[in-house]
Amino acid sequence: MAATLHDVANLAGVSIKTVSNVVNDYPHVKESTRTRVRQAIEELNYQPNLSARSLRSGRSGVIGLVLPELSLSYFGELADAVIAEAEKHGLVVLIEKTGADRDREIAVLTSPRMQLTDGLIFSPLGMGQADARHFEVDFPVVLLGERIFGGPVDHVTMRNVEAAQAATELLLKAGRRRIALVGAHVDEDVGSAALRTRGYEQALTAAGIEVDPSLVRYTTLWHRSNGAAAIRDLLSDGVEFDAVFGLNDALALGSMRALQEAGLRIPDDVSVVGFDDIDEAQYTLPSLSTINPGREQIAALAVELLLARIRDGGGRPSEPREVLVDFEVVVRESAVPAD
Amino acid sequence: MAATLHDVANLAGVSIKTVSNVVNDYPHVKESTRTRVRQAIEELNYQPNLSARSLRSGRSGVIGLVLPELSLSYFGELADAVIAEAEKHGLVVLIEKTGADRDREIAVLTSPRMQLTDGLIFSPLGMGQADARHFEVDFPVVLLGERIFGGPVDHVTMRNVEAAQAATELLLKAGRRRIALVGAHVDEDVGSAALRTRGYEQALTAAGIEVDPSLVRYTTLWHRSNGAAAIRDLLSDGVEFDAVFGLNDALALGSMRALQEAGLRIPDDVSVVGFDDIDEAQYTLPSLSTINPGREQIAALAVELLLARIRDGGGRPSEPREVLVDFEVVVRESAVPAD
DNA sequence: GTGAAAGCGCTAACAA
DNA sequence: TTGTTAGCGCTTTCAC
Repeated sequence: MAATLHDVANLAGVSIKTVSNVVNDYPHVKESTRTRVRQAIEELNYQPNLSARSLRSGRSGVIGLVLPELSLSYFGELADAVIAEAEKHGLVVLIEKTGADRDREIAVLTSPRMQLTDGLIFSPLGMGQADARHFEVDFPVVLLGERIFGGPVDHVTMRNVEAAQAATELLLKAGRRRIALVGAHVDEDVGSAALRTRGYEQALTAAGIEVDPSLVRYTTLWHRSNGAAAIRDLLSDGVEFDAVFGLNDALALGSMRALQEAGLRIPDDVSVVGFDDIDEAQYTLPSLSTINPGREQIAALAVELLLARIRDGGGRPSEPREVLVDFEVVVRESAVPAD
Repeated sequence: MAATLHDVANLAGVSIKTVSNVVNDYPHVKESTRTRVRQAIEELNYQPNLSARSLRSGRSGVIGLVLPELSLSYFGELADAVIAEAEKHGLVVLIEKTGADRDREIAVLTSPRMQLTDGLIFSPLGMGQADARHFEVDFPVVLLGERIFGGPVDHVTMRNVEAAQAATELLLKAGRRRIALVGAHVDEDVGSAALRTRGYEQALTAAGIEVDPSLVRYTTLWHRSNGAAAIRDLLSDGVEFDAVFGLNDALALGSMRALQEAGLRIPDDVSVVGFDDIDEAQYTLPSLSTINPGREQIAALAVELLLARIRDGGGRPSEPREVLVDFEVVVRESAVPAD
């Protein structure tokens, strides 16, 4: 059986409280007592029982990370970043996946499954602006993504509009004028799709180009297959185009595949830009020009904000914070400025 | 403040034990009492405190999953499968990543960080056969992968040798004779690399082809970049070859990129086969022929075995089980049988 | 600087 | 069928 505080106290000939003080690095302990206790801990290979500590203190040292799906590269890489960041703070990460399903996302917020976390980093893909009230919960939450703004919790998000605008401008600088957009969503005014579409439109408008609806292709999901299908449709519709902006890298990569199948050369015939800068984007042929949306920074900020909320637990919560992260245009082979 | 068993008991006018019985679906409770308690639970929005339950019962309902890295597609997809499987059993998953570092892998087994898990599913990439003793711990562990055999814990693994043999045979059936192997490891006799290399050799030998050492290329990591680099070396060494077997899909995909850069056509000039069947393999150009190693089944078995060990907690542990999972050859465009 | 004792919310003997 | 009670191992007042 594992040793308890009591055992250590007995062996060291002190009270249980003193041991607790040593374990928690309490300052007011005589040096000689401290070493004696340390020895006893060593000897018994004592390890604090986290359940007991958590019951007593109300903290578990576990944070929850709620994501659509780990096998989507973007989220896999985000999870890695969050775990690494959490570890720096001595926290451990419990991951729940929702499959981008709104009901499941809401369920996570109310179910007892995440009870033993001290707080949640939450990346919804099914919930929308109208669901903001679901975040009025009595534990700390940091919201990620661009589906809900002005909610009652801290929010870390990327500069979608500006970044999409920059991506589109890269294609314009490559001398392209007929830029297809792959991955738009019907009737949405929030969410990555809507914001990035807005950036695309702004860039075109600023360049004096009218947005041609036949170039805007809609997909429900953002997987490779959807990108490939969108391009096949575009081609079979006989729409002329000289560039593709995929609203994420998977769409862009799927698009590349379909373009190449059709015998089109990238970037000679068609330039392609993606969004996310997943690892894979470096190793395709041609390599994919894309937007690095600041994933690492998002993870770091999310953990820090959450930790701050957890620490302040007691007091009246301060205003929710909205934090924007810097992005970067990554120029590779699939789209290069003409100059 | 959250409601406790006491509050519910008071409201329902019963004892705390009765409430506990209802919450835990204990059979011997009068129907009328049960409904009364249910109402009280509803009214107070009572949710059991998991820390307390865990302290008392010794179970947390959390299982740990220890992986090298979530951003490697194979592990991202494995994590998804484990989480889905765990959920079926009402369990939640805590993920720790080791970065394939031996010391960190060993640390996870001893540190208190995973204390509040009921058991671990462990996928090492740094530890080797000699580290088997580190698994002699007093909590349930299910080992994944092919680095440690005959250890003191249950083990779920794929048929690496047979699957690699089948992959190589696919290339032979495509009429290839000069098959390059990408991703071998120096001086290893366990681990995916060694086992898959053995399958490759067996297939060649069975076909009466001698293994040409100049066709066997070594890489430390199994990322896309390593595959690409290996092929560039192969080409600059002037070694003739008509097929590539990448020991995982990332290597195969990186290889494809380098081959295409060099103006070689796939599968016309060079056939390529990978291993893992990650999602991406369907959407590259050409799509990648590969081995599906039974990831879903591995996840399901791992969770089941772990759960069984957790349940038997008390008794003397039975012999560790070694479970092999079925694989499947997935023929796509990059390598097709000649007939 | 150290000790005694209460109790976090729950489960599980045992009693009734 | 239901109630009483004793802790699980820890943190935390409050004394000393």
